Amino acid sequence: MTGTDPAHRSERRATSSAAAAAGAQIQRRRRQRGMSQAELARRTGLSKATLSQLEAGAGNPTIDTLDAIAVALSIPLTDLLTRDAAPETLHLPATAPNDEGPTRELLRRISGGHSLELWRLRLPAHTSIDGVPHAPGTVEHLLVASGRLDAGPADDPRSLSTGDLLAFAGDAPHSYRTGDVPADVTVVIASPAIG
Amino acid sequence: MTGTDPAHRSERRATSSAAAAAGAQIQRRRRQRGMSQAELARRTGLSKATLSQLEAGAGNPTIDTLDAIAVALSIPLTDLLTRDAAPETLHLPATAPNDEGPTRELLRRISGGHSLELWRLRLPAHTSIDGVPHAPGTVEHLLVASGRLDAGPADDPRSLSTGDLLAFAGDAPHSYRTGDVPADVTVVIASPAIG
DNA sequence: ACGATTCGTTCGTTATATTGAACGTATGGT
DNA sequence: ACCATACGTTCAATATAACGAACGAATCGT
Repeated sequence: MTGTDPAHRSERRATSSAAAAAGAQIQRRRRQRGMSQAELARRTGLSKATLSQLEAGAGNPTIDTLDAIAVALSIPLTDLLTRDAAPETLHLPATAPNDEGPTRELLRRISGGHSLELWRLRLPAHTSIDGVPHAPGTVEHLLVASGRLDAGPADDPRSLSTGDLLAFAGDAPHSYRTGDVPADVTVVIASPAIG
Repeated sequence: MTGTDPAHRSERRATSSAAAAAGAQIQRRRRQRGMSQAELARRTGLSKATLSQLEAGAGNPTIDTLDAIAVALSIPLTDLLTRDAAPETLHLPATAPNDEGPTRELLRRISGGHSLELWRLRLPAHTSIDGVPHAPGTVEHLLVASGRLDAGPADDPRSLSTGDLLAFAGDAPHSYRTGDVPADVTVVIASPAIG
């Protein structure tokens, strides 16, 4: 092949961070479902060898390969490219409304690539539900439109009232619990992506 | 990949929907930047031939290839794997609260890479403020925690009340306007992550 | 008008992603 | 104990993604 750039060659051969991250995600999602490599190979039509190498981070899968895996795992293709982050719980109490003039408060800013979901959660009084753990690195934001509730990570729930903001890791078990009053909560779920 | 699928084997030029979508995204983002295929080839270190084929939807790029393109275009990798979200104004009226049991409503999902800002906006009665236009591609989401207001693009404002969701393009002039009652609004601003 | 660039495509070649088969290990059944 | 089955890894062979080069069509000076 005439004048191929050798440096470039070797770069392609090296394990890319994107491929390594995808491999880790594949393994994580597969195990989450109690699925073996062999079984995933059967469902995707890929070979066990390919899956083994990809999960080891030693691959460079094509988009079709990733798509086949995503389909077999019943997840969006982009979820295979999500990367772990280290979110911490943040509780931002409501501020007193200013009597005069409008107020604009920046509650939270997240840089980088994210997919976004907006949910509304309506909880009657004396209700308790568990949140489904999301993709690793997902951060969940609760904005209490009205009412009161205890919510957050299972190991660190917080007491929230109208106007409060709570941000916490959405990839761990978490729950929402109301007492004597119902609650109306806006939930913003941000999943990080590789960029 | 589809080694066990003879139907795909025979059609060598078969284009997977994922690859076709990625190709369309590449072309769109490249042109957005006024960049030629040749220039993108130079920046990525890929060949013009590869890019030409990918944009034609006749390819099956590896994750490294996609990553190189994403870096050159300064966008998150996931942006190349998602179809466009409709940047149209969306007004989702509040639903009636369910008397029995909690309700979980998915209001909106945005795929791809975004930076995120969460704001709380408190508007007294008879107040009018203008929103500063954000970066191109920015989508603004209003969730009315309480009260009423007219808000949205300057050329297409909507009347909102408690519980409503309004999504609209944040890169055009827009405004928030209250009448006889004040309003408490959560604003989620999602900007495409550009390096 | 003309050559000189630059563009995007097409063609054969080369590098490599994926494969099937073989391997060692672990677990289960009899 | 034994054999059978299933798991995940390694390796040579194969299929194919990416390549360099050449092409025709625009565009640009001069």
